[in-house]
Amino acid sequence: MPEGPSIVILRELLVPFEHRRVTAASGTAKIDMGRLKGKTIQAFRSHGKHTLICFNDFFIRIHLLMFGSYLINEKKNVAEKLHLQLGKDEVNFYTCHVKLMEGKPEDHYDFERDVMNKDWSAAKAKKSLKEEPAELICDELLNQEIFAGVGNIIKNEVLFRTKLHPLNKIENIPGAKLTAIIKEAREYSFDFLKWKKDNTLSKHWEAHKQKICPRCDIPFHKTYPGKSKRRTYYCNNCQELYPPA
DNA sequence: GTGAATGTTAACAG
DNA sequence: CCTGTTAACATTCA
Repeated sequence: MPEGPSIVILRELLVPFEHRRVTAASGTAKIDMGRLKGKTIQAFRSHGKHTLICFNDFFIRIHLLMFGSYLINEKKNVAEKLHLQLGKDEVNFYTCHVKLMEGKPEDHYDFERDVMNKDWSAAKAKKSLKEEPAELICDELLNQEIFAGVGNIIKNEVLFRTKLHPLNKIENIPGAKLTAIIKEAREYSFDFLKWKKDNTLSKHWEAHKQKICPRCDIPFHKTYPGKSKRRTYYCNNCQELYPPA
């Protein structure tokens, strides 16, 4: 379900309910539901894979993890993790992490780290990558402190688009390539958003879950590399592995 | 029926 | 204190 672009879609669905009063709050999430009742939602925001329901001096952080889901003005047949009644409307979240955070989102998040945010800073990402020279690019793309919102699908597609082998160490990647992959992390994320809305996302996958390289017509490799050990599809022929400098 | 997957965190071992 | 491993969470699809 959720990489950054999917969370943007959720936020867009929630925004019409901004400035509504919470008439009732319940659910199995271990938060103080009493804090919510009677309060007015100031904004729905997102940061990477987090959805933020903002009140005056605190906000609710929701992470959909791998299997999270939500329904607006509908219910499932299982208990909600978080149910918000907003007068005649309701918002329900299932199978997710819910946390109540004190203060403002700005106290906890740097929005220049969110690849979907208008304030995303490619320069900041590059600086952070340079500080981790020995890490593998397949791990760093999933590092939420650098690329908040990038998930495993985006990782695989970005590596393929930029013709970079997943096992490249940051320090061995030429500067221009590093710039390119940072740029592509954002650009593919917006393509993901567009295709997800069209319901054509999987049709556009060039690497993720693919068996044959669309450029070389030879079999992809499928491995679980690096610290993250997430499923990785790549072409040994056209995705370059740079030798130590 | 089995296993794996768009993810993270807490608990524990060393 | 830091690092690494494992379990837990819990749904859907092939």
